[in-house]
Amino acid sequence: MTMHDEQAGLILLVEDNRQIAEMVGEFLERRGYSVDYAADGVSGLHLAVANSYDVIVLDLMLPGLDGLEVCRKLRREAKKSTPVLMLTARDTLEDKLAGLEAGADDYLVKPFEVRELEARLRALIRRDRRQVSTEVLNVGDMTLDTATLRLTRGGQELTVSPIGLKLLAILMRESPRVVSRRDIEREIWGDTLPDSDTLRSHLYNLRRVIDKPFARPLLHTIHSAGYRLADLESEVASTVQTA
Amino acid sequence: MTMHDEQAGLILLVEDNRQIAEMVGEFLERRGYSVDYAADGVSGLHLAVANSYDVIVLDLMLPGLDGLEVCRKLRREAKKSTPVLMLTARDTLEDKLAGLEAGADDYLVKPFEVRELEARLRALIRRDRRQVSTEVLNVGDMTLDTATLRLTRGGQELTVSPIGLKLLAILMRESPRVVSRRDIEREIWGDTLPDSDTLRSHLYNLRRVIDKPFARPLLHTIHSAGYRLADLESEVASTVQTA
DNA sequence: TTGCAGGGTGATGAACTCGTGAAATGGACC
DNA sequence: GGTCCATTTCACGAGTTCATCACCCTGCAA
Repeated sequence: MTMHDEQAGLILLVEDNRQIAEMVGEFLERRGYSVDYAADGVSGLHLAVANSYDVIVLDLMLPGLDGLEVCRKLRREAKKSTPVLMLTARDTLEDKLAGLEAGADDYLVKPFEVRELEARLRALIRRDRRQVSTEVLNVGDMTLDTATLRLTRGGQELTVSPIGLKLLAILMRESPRVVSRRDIEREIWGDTLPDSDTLRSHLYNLRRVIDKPFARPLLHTIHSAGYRLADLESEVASTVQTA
Repeated sequence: MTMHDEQAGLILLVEDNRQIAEMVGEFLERRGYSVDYAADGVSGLHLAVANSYDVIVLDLMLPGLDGLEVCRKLRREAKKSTPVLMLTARDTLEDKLAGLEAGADDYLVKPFEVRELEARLRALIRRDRRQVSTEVLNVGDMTLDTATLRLTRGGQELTVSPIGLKLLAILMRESPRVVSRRDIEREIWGDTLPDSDTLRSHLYNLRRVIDKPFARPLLHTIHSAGYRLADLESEVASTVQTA
C-alpha cells in the first residue's frame, strides 16, 4: 500500500555554522532525504540555480552574501520558485522580518527542534507539488487552466463569458470527440433547460472569441450530430487510432 | 487505485458500494489526488491508523464496523486527528449529532455532486494545514506572515481589519486559483453566514488597502465565478504548459 | 429546383453581479 | 452610560450575462 517513502526529498542546506549544519544534515539524511550542503551564500546560490531542489533551508546570516540576498537573487534573477525556509536567530528576527518579502516561504527561529524543521519541510514540499496538479486542458494551441480560469490561444489571452467557459471546458475535455447538443445542454443547464435554443447563441459567441481571430478554426460543427473541438491539421498526422 | 505521486492530497476512501467508490475515486485521481480505498470498516480503520491521510471519506453504512465506529475508534483509540468527511444516506438530525459525537468534521448527504465533495475535501485539507502557525505567504510583491500577521507590499507595511486579513490569507493560500464567493464565505463565517452580501464590502475595503495605493492590482474579479489573487505580469511568463 | 430542418448572426431587454460609499449595528473597553 | 471601531446592512448605479427572438444561410434529399 502507499507508504510514504518519500524516497526523494532533495534538500539544499545553506548554513555556515558547521555544528548546526552537521546536526540538521544528519538528521534529515537519516529520515531519508538527500542533502546538499553549502557554507556560504555564493556557493549556496550556485547550487540552488544549478539544481532543482525540493526545498532550500537558508540561514539568514551568512558570510558574504546573506540569506535575504540569496533568496532575492534566486527569485528575481534566476526565476526559481523553489520553496525556501529561512533560519533566523532570535535577535535578528524583528529587524529582518520585513525582509521576508525577499520571497521566503517559511521561517524558523533558532534554536529550533529538528523535528519541527522536518515537519515544515514536508509541508513545503507537499504544497509545492500540489501546484503542478491543477487541471490544464489543451487543444491545438489553446489552453484552459480550470483552476485559474485563464484561457489562452497562441499565447494570447482570451475572455469568455461564464457559460461560454463551461461550454468550452466540456468540449475540451471531450476533444476530439463529437458531443451532441443534447449532452452539452444537459451538462450546462441540468434538468431545467431554457425554452429557446440558447446554445446556438453561446456557440456563436464562443466561436467569435476563440476562432474568428485565428487562422485555423478549432470548433467544428458536425451537421445534425453535434460539435467537436480539434485541430484538424495536426490530426491528419495521427490517422489511425485505437477504438 | 494506489498512485504514487502524492500531490494535491492523500485521501482514504471507505465505501462499500463499488459503483460510488469507483466514480468518486476516479474523479479525485483525475484531479490530482492520491486515493487509497477500503470496502469495509475494519480495513478502512487499519489504513487510517497506519498512514497519515490528509482527509478520510467515510461512508456511514458499512459492513461489519460502521462509519461511526470507525471514526470513534480512530479518535479515541488511535488518537488520530485526521479530518473525516462522513457520507450519510439521510439528512436527519440524529445522524448529524451521532457523527459529530463520533468526531466527524463534515457531512455530505447522498446522492451528492462529486464537485461538491471535492470542494469540501479541499476545505478540510486546508483547514488542517492552517494549524502550522508560521507560514509566509507571498503573492507578487505582497507578503503576509501568518505568525505575526504582518502584511507588507513593496516593503511598505499595510493595516487590514481582522476579517480582511482572514480573507486575504484565504486568497493568498489559493493563489493564483479562482476562489468562489461561496467558498470564501464558508471559510470565513462557517455555517452561519450573514444575511447580506457583506463579503462585497470586505473585498472593497481590502482592495482599498492592498491595491489602490499601488500600480499593479493583485486582486482580480472573475465575474460570476469568484476572485483570485495574482500578479498578472509575472504570470504571462509561464504560459506554456506540459501536455 | 424547391423545401426544410439545422445552424449562423446579431440585437434587445430583463435579471443579475459588482463596486462604491455611507449609515446602522453591536460589542469591547472605559 | 459613553466612546471607539469592526462589521453588517442598505441603496444606487455601472457593467455583464443570458435567454429570447427575428432573420438569413447552408446542406441535403426529393
